[in-house]
Amino acid sequence: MAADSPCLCANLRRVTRAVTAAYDAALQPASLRITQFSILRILERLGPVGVTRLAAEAALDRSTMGRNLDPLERRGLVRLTVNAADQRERVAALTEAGRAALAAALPLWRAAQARVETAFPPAAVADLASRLARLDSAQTD
Amino acid sequence: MAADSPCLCANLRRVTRAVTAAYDAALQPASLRITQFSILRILERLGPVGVTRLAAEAALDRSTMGRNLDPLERRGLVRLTVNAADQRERVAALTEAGRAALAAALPLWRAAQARVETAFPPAAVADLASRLARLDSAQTD
DNA sequence: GAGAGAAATGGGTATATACCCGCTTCATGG
DNA sequence: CCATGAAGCGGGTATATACCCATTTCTCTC
Repeated sequence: MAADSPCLCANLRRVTRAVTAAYDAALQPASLRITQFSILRILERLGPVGVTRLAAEAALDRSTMGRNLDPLERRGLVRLTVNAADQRERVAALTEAGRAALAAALPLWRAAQARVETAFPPAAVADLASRLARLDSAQTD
Repeated sequence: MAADSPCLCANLRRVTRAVTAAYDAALQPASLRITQFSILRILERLGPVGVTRLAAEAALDRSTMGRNLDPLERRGLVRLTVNAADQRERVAALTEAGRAALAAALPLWRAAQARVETAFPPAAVADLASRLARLDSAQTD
């Protein structure tokens, strides 16, 4: 019997840890992590939005998104308010400080992106992302 | 100016979350997560080994590995003992229960691996992993 | 053999992630 | 208008991850 192939998941996790560390290091002058930067970017794109929608947009669990918003709110980069028209919903929105942090981080992010792209072909990663749907159908089988 | 390309890191993290969830779900009957399974596998391969070496093998931070061993030790799958020849070192070793858990999980892992490989070409992921060294040199630049 | 420095680790802190459960609030059928 | 169910959310719990700092132990040099 052939040896088991190396664990695809372990490989992927290892790569992701390294890449995350590279982006986090690059963003450190802006006091942001790549996860936080990503959330701010989604907020910039969508405008004020409920936590559930925000989580769906990031493909994160709702409760994860709720918790990830905590440090951003604490630092005043995001404001969370109750939707007057539907008191169940908490709406997240960029503050001015949030926009400023995003602007400060953008060149740092671009540099990290460029550097990482020299090691990992962006097309290869984009291709993996495009196959996510396929994974879902395999799971439902 | 062209629109910024999608964040390579965000894409990678998203894929990794989904793949991790798939493996975790598959391993659930064995009450193991893919991270824990991976550690047990390394221990099986290396035999008793210090935490620092174990962390290096998994490309994890030392303190992360120390904490990841906690649930495994609590469940009796791994035993941690002080190295008599060097009292600084704590040696991690598979227990019989650990070997049994690994054996029970192996077919579940194989099934997950096979399923995920239908969505993500293993060669593509292996290729990413093989480029990790290149990322390191880019960082040191 | 004693002191300087290195190595192994743990603990504190912070974030990231997801599950389940329960609470509040809304919408809808009768 | 009220009961029922659905939707949005927070909190509890557990794991995963990494940084920094302190402590213990070892090693090596003089």
